[in-house]
Amino acid sequence: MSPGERALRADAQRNREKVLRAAREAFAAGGYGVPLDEIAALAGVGPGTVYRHFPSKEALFEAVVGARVSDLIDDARERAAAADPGAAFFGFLGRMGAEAAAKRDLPDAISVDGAVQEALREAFGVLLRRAQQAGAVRPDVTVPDLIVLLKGLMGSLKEVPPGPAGAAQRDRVVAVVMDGLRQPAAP
Amino acid sequence: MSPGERALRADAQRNREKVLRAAREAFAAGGYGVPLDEIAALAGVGPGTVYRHFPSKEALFEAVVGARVSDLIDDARERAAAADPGAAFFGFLGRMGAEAAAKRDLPDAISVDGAVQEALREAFGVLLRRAQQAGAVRPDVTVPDLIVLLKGLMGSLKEVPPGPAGAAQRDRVVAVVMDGLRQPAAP
DNA sequence: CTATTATCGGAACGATGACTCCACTTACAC
DNA sequence: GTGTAAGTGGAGTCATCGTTCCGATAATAG
Repeated sequence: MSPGERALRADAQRNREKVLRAAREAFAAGGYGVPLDEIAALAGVGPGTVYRHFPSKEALFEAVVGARVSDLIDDARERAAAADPGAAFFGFLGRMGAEAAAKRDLPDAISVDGAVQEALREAFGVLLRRAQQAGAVRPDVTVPDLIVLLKGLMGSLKEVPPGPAGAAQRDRVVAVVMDGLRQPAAP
Repeated sequence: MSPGERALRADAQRNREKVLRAAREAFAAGGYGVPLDEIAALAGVGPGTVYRHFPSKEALFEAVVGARVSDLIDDARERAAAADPGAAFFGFLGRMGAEAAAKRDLPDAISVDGAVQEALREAFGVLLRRAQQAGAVRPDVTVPDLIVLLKGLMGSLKEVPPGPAGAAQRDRVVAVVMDGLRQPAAP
């Protein structure tokens, strides 16, 4: 524990975790838009309790989504160490697509600017640069381009219905974007 | 005039057009999200007056955006009649991208389902089928795929800053998606 | 000019949702 | 056990927005 902060009371600790669990679930299912009162109800606490632990809804969102994005970034670093830069880049993109299909909060997470987005941007930078140097990705795209592309792609992926038909459609749409990112053959 | 509807009073007619002009401007600048009161203020009328002419905000939006989409559809039909199906398809896509960059209401218009979306879907269907038969577009994509792709693309294009840097970024992003839609060389 | 009635403006309503306040409860130190 | 301060919950506040209501206004017919 840091010396500046006294330890949390046992029940407070428990509630904090109930809130985080509920928020994780609710944000994943409905994105940033879910009402905070709903999260509180799902956690079995009052809204006031949520605010005792997080100063704002946005802070709660960042706390929830920060963990998920950290995982993604670890994944990106791992892939970056692998042999084939092209496979690393596109593999990571595929992971993001799959993630976005399952959890509705990821697109909103990318849109919020803050430490989260900065970290993701950097992780993408490494992957992209290496893939471009290896000739696997067209050289003109930049990291901001990728962010724009992903924001849009993941935003609309949110609305593809679940089930096998939806999954097939998702795969096609992701494939289109990926192919567009590859080095184009000279016309 | 239809026999069932008596003629509008002169001032009412004038106000109706003021509202439409203001709505066109406001929706284009801010998308569907702009408050109706703001539109009314911009038109120089009260909110009540807006509701005298349109039963709901959504109806007003459809009235405004219907005209724009009609233009797009005419364009699509024209292009469909041209010689080169591939050029027709990608030219239309480019037009939509340019349109979306300038007017923020187009992405919202695609998202609203109704007659507008149906018409656009059909126009796209013709263009897409011909381009696929000509081998200019990969054969696996469907019209719903295109809609998803465009929704996302236009949605994030909304947030690209204006100015030459933004325009260049827009062009790159659109180029990526277009290239992804082309017939891929056999691996 | 006057009566009629469509139209107008904007205050008011109802819903929603983030956030605050405070009387009550309860964990923990002693 | 008891005192006390941390913690709680949920009613209440404030702001936003779509929508409705109605007394005032003014266009039009006769």
